[in-house]
Amino acid sequence: MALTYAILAVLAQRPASGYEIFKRFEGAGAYLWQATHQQIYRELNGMEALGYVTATAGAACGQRPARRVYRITEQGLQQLADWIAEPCDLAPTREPLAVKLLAGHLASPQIIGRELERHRLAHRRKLLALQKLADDHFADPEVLSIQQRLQYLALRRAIGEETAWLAWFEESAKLLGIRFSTPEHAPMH
Amino acid sequence: MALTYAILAVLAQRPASGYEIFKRFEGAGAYLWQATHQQIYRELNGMEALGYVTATAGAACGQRPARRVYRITEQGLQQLADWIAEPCDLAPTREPLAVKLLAGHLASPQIIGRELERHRLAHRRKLLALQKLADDHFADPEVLSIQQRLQYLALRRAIGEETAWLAWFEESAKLLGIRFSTPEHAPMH
DNA sequence: CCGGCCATGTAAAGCGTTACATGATTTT
DNA sequence: AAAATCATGTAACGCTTTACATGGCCGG
Repeated sequence: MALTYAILAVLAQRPASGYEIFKRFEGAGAYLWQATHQQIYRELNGMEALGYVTATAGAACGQRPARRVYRITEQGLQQLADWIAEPCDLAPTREPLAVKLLAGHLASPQIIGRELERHRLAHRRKLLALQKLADDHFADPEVLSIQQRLQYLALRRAIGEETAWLAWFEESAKLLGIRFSTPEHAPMH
Repeated sequence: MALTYAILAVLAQRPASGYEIFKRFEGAGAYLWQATHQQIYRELNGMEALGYVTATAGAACGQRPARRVYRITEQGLQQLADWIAEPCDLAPTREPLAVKLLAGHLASPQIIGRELERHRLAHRRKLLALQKLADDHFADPEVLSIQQRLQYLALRRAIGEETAWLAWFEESAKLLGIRFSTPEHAPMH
């Protein structure tokens, strides 16, 4: 059910098309929730039927598939507020990389080392993208409105997550006697 | 597919019954992968059909449902080694709590504060359980075998994750002007 | 004019959750 | 004697992923 609310939370900020929502749930902007466009379009159709959102008919402005802009309704806002108030479980843990380590002796140290390095690079790229988002939108955390502070903290959560990953890669390298080939401040690509 | 390999990784350490595997995928021990017993039994049946594991027929020792102990096969080990060698994607991000913050202005500060506190307690409990595991099994990281080091790092990953959560809760409290009611070193229950 | 991005969808298969079900053993 | 834990499953539903499909627009 939570995809529903992730979409509603985005729409509560401003109206958006399915595609725009998808962009927020993919790549660097996807620090809260990841979803494919198929999921999102399906979910939007379902929520429209339930009356949580309304869509502007795309104003048949050409042969192009009508761009539908979704807007959250009073009912959708209420539904979202109810969900926020209701206690939720912790997100379930599922870490393929840690599973690989658990049985890592079945592969060569080189293979493990390469996989660690790949993930380290991916996490570093993600962290840099997130820090850029923070710099662009929340330069001075002390002067933010309450609403902005909450959004900033959501972003800070993702930054903390990625920072923890990078610290763990350092620890792993030390304990396994690996030296990652990419230096600390190498070019990003 | 990854549940398959999480189970194989456990069976690569030692043979186990479905229930024992379930115990490792639930509660405090579930720091790598979470799954319900239903998933695990289904997966084990599937893997037996594929020849990745064999099961000892439970030796009809009473009326009790035969306890089936699974053992990984050569083929299963090969399959697992292949999966480890093949690069995998980062785990997808899905954080209900951060989504709640994003639209947090729709609820009262009290409700947000309570939910933050609930999660903070849950994460602290989890961290304490993980640290106990680390103390019990990996007291001195420097003298471990390679295989043990890899397993220790899997655990360290989970510890880093929980530590990052707790740091984030502190930051959140400061920025929102909340004081969590539970003191830093309160009893665990 | 080709490749990538915008923009939306359908279909099927696989994975995860919830509910239901059974019955023995161990602990309180 | 009741409750919790051990131990294994079936069934249904819902969410996620992958593959397939279409066509316009824009930059090199």
